[in-house]
Amino acid sequence: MKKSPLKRIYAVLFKRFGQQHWWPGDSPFEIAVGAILTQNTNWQNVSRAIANLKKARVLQPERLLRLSPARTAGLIRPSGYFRLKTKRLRNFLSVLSARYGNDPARMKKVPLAALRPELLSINGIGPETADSMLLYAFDKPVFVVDAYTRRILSRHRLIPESASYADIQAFFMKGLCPNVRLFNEFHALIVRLGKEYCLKNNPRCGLCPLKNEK
DNA sequence: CACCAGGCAAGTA
DNA sequence: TACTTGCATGGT
Repeated sequence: MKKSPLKRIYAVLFKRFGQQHWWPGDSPFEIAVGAILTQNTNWQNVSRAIANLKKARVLQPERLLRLSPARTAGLIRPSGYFRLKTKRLRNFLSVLSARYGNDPARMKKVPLAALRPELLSINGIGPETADSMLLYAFDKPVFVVDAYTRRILSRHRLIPESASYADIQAFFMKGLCPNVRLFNEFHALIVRLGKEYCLKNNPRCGLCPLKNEK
């Protein structure tokens, strides 16, 4: 019995890059904040913004909500789109405050089937941001799909170009056991591959280690 | 100088 | 439904 293409890709990536220790962040709250700040943005810039929040001692739900939007914007400036992301952060913080008493641990207790729609209902939180929070901050078994994932699957002709976010997510979740650790590592490895080889959207980028996978 | 990075929502047709 | 555009910094 042959291994599925996904399991073979995972094996190749893991052998090549090893454990990624994701998500970089010290707490579920920091991870949730990072998920918003990293939207279409290099992680290096995001880590600067997070460092600013830590240095100002406002990387806590209640303090961040209390901080004026202008102050928040100033601190997260390096992450880009800083006015927009200030609003998005505050939209998330408002829900965390109003419904969970500013306690991420209480939000974590909500079942996946209820929490995902709730996160998606927040303006500024789309499918990738919601799923990143669900998987990496709240330990829910959802597969995170990003631009790298789409590129890699499409170049290996495992999905059509037109596949939607939901299509790609379903492709992974039907082909793999719903395991938080596996989903965590798999997505992190995909990003690692993308960062190292898929820069500049080069169609002949380093998919070489996976060439025989199609 | 140009192009890119771990998206999303709002506007248009 | 299927495009298009605005949002913004810092690295290459």
